[in-house]
Amino acid sequence: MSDKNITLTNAEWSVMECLWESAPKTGREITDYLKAREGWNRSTTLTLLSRLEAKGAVVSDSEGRKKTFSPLLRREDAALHETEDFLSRVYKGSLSLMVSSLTKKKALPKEEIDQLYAMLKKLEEVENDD
Amino acid sequence: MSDKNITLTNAEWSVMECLWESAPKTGREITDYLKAREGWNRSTTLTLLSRLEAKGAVVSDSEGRKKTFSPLLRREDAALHETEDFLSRVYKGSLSLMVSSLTKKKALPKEEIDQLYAMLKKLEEVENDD
DNA sequence: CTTCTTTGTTTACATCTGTAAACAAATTAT
DNA sequence: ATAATTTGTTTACAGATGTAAACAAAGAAG
Repeated sequence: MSDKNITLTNAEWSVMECLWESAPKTGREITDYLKAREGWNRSTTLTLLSRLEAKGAVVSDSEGRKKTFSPLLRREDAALHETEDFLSRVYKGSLSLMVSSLTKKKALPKEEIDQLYAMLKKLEEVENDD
Repeated sequence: MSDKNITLTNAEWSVMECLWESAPKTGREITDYLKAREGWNRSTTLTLLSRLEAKGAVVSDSEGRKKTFSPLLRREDAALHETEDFLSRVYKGSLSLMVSSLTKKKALPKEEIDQLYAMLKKLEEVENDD
């Protein structure tokens, strides 16, 4: 069973975002993309790609004349991993503690609250009628 | 205005948790605490305390014969900082996106959902009748 | 075919993190 | 007052991270 317990650094997230947006991409496309978005030197991006490949988050295909890269790690899996790590460290693993802290700090715009409320309401309904 | 834009590393969070739990504490108390919880060597803890003091997250008082330490950075401020960083990186800054992802992954126990729902319901009510 | 350009691979290097060992100063016990 | 212990300060050091320069191979252009 392939271990998706991969942790991404900040810089690596940027590279992955590029690949999650669409893949496969050539090295050229990726370096251009990150040169634009992050101002990175070509080498920087290529180095990150190697590291990501080494840790199994990316695969490359050298068949054709241009090497291409694709994500192996899915965004949702990376996100879930980060989320668990974050929640446990900062909010003792409790999402509701997180939300209550944010509201106390008034760090949640009304739109977010409304949207969240709507979502949960729907969830509750589903849960209750099965 | 004191800039609370302090980012804590994992190890530093452990030290801060100890101080947030109660303070001031002597070096002895802190090193014992972290020796027990994390298995850290005395030096490790003391080094972390220095780094934390250097970055303004902790103050020490050397008046008496025993040096004591207290948190300067408040837990809520550290948490908020981390939260913003995390949400923007992983969920484009959207809490509701975070929650919807978690539910899709079935990574939220029913209790959490219920609790969150109750909390938001109350919030909505308050917002609506003012 | 030489030369210029693009692409790919190695090596480099400073800073940050986790983790202490060493050494020095102050207390305490004998 | 001496030795043993506790406490405080400096120095160390490997691995992770951000950031790239150097060098080599492959293709394109003249």
